[in-house]
Amino acid sequence: MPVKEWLPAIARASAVDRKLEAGEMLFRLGDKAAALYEIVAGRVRLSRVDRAGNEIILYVAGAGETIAEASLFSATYHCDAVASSDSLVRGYSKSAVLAAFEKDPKAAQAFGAMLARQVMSLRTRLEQRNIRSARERIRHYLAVNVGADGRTVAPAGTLKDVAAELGLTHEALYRTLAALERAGEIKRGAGKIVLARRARI
Amino acid sequence: MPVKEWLPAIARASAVDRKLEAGEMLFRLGDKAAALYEIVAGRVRLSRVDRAGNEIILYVAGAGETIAEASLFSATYHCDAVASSDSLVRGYSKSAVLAAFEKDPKAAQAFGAMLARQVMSLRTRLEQRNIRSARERIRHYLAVNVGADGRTVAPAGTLKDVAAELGLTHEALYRTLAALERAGEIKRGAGKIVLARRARI
DNA sequence: CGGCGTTTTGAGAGAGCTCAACATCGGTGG
DNA sequence: CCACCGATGTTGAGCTCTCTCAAAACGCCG
Repeated sequence: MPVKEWLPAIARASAVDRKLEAGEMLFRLGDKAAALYEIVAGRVRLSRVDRAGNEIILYVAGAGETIAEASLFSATYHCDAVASSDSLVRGYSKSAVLAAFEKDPKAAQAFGAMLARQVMSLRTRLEQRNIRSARERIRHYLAVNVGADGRTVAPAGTLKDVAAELGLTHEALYRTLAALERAGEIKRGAGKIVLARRARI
Repeated sequence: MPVKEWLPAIARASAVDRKLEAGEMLFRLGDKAAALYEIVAGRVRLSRVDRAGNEIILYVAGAGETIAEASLFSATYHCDAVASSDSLVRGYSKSAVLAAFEKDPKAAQAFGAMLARQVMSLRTRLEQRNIRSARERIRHYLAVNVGADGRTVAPAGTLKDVAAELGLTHEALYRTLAALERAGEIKRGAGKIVLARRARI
């Protein structure tokens, strides 16, 4: 959900871009929460360090994602943010965002709607991971992500990205897609997968 | 996150309890979105039916969870909700909730904060599922869920519930916990797990 | 053309799942 | 008070499936 769709222009005007080299820290646990960030390019991981000194990864955000939304409601950050690769992030000042929400309740509502949709989507992805079989997991993914025609799935990135989202190795995904195609369940085209119309089980 | 902590009393006054028998529908895709629901007891699954007639499960909500938050921002429901077991749900009228938010911006903010925290928590659980090894997954779970003392983990439900949250069979969880205890990494007590203080890797 | 990332297929091993049996605990009722 | 019952907790053994490691074809871009 692009920032543009839920954050009013007046708050987007506060945007500050920042380049991060791999390993560079964006913010630390305990720092004053000053902004939320959109990952423009690269990857940023959110983590905490346990008392034994191990880094516990809470999430790895990729391009297009937003992190530290909760910082709007907290005085300090609750984890570290470190660039996992060379990255470009765009920070939106917390005060500017909150001011925009105060001035324009519609904007606050759009923010709430974005979060609610994200909760839904994350819950679905979590449910997907409860499916152990690669074949069933992929079927679930296809069923959830069909387009308006109910038969075509057009993944955003590469199949490797899809494999990562599914929590499968890319080999397992390729193999299983090939098997599904052999079985006549799907057909594959350039950057898309078309489901065959037929019931199962 | 209990409803009480983010929904003002005036909106909670609109609550309507409803008993559902296993298999009974709470709402259907396309129905007018009239309320969001708290699961008081039992389990309710959110699902969609694909054109082949298969039920695609989007999420299974248990006691204490809230569903259909996004219905606040939508005219209709976007999936079906069916009781998976005999259940008790509490519906909060959408109009009452929205009215409360309009009257009291603090309440709207609390709602946003709750959603943002939930996104965080779901992202972490998703990240956890990227860890394939049962042992490492459990270590991650323990590290993320330590209490204030940094050493004690007190799961809410049974170990079977923990296994479900971790996406492991309960056998795998029992075995691995036993192995961790043998290895001296943890100690187990009544309803709690205590981490030994020591670095690893 | 050369290099890099994606896509694809192969073979083998290991980890967790499945099925099974049993122990334990809390509650229920005779 | 004890027997019974269901759910949780625990351990064993085998097997399947995915992961891992490897190699190669393919497509794209400089």
